Amino acid sequence: MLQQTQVNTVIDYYYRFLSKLPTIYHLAESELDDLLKIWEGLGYYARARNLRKAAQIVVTEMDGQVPADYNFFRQLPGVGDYTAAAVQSIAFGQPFAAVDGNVKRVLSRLFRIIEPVNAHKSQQIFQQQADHLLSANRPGAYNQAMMELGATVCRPKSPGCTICPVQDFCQAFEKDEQGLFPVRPAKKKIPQYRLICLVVVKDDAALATKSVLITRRRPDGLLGGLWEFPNRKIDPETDRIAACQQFALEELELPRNSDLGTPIFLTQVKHTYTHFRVVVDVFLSYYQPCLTSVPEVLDPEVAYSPSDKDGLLQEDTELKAASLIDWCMDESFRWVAINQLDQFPFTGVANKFLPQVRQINTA
DNA sequence: AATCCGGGGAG
DNA sequence: CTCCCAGGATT
Repeated sequence: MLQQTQVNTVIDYYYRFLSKLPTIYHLAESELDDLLKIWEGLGYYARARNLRKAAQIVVTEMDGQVPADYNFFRQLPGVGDYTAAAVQSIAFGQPFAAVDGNVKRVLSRLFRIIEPVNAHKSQQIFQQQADHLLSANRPGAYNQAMMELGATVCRPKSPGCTICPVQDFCQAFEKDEQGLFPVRPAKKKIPQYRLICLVVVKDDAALATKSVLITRRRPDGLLGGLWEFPNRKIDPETDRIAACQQFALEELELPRNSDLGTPIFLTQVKHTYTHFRVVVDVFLSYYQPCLTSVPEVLDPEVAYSPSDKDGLLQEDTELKAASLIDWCMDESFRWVAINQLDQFPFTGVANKFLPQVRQINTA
């Protein structure tokens, strides 16, 4: 959880995680959906998938015992140099120096390291310096002290050099060059995309509630395994209502003689990811199955038209059943009662307008 | 070696 | 707005 995520952000997730999955056996036997629900909103969901996979390996191949061996532990999915060093030193007292973003910032100032902190080449330079400083007696305490120093004193901006315990050893402070370190490579501008998103609503008399159509994202890639509402990337110039109708026709493969009402604009949501930004226009559409007529059965090979090849929010979609009715059998699409939406792990974008979807039930 | 992968807190 | 976080996997 702590990978690329600040401690204060993690704490609530961490305790909730431990209460829901108290042991490595619970984690290994958990449903991915349940784990993702715990992880929902924390980001970098591959961490959750890897952690679960690692737990399964430890349980099935190591009798449930986390290996107190760096090289063995390092092999587990989601465990890199930093995590291996941190866990082995803190949990098992093994002499490995953990090098994270905080440590690299501290080292870059202590030794005026010119190499960009995130360059691949510079990694071993920082690692060597950290190895050199490592306390053989208390490696866990050393690692945590270095990270804590970076987080609380040797901060990215306005470092607290006047109260720094290693001020006398700091080459950057000696030359009053704290602001010049660490050196970071120039960052690039991120592109912006336009999406349309369709909330398809169906009256469910049997449930005495309305249901909406949600889809599960592919297990790998961006936001892997999370649920969302059907969406696609569009050209910013195109009419969004028409785009919605075309989207429904091409990818929801609605039965021709069923009635999907005209999309109604619900809201606009903006969201920024690591390397791109999206503006999502969300539309509401009422689906009324025409029970007296038989939906056309379309050949999926013919009817399916691949779209969004750029692999944006909805990445390369697999072949889908020909009709929206058949979709109910497809586990990547589900009709869900509105009052049960909170049981599913959703993307950040979906969560931004989920309250408005819930209000549909009372409208 | 470069890119992908989230979301939020701080300034 | 910008910056960056107790990084790792993939290509």
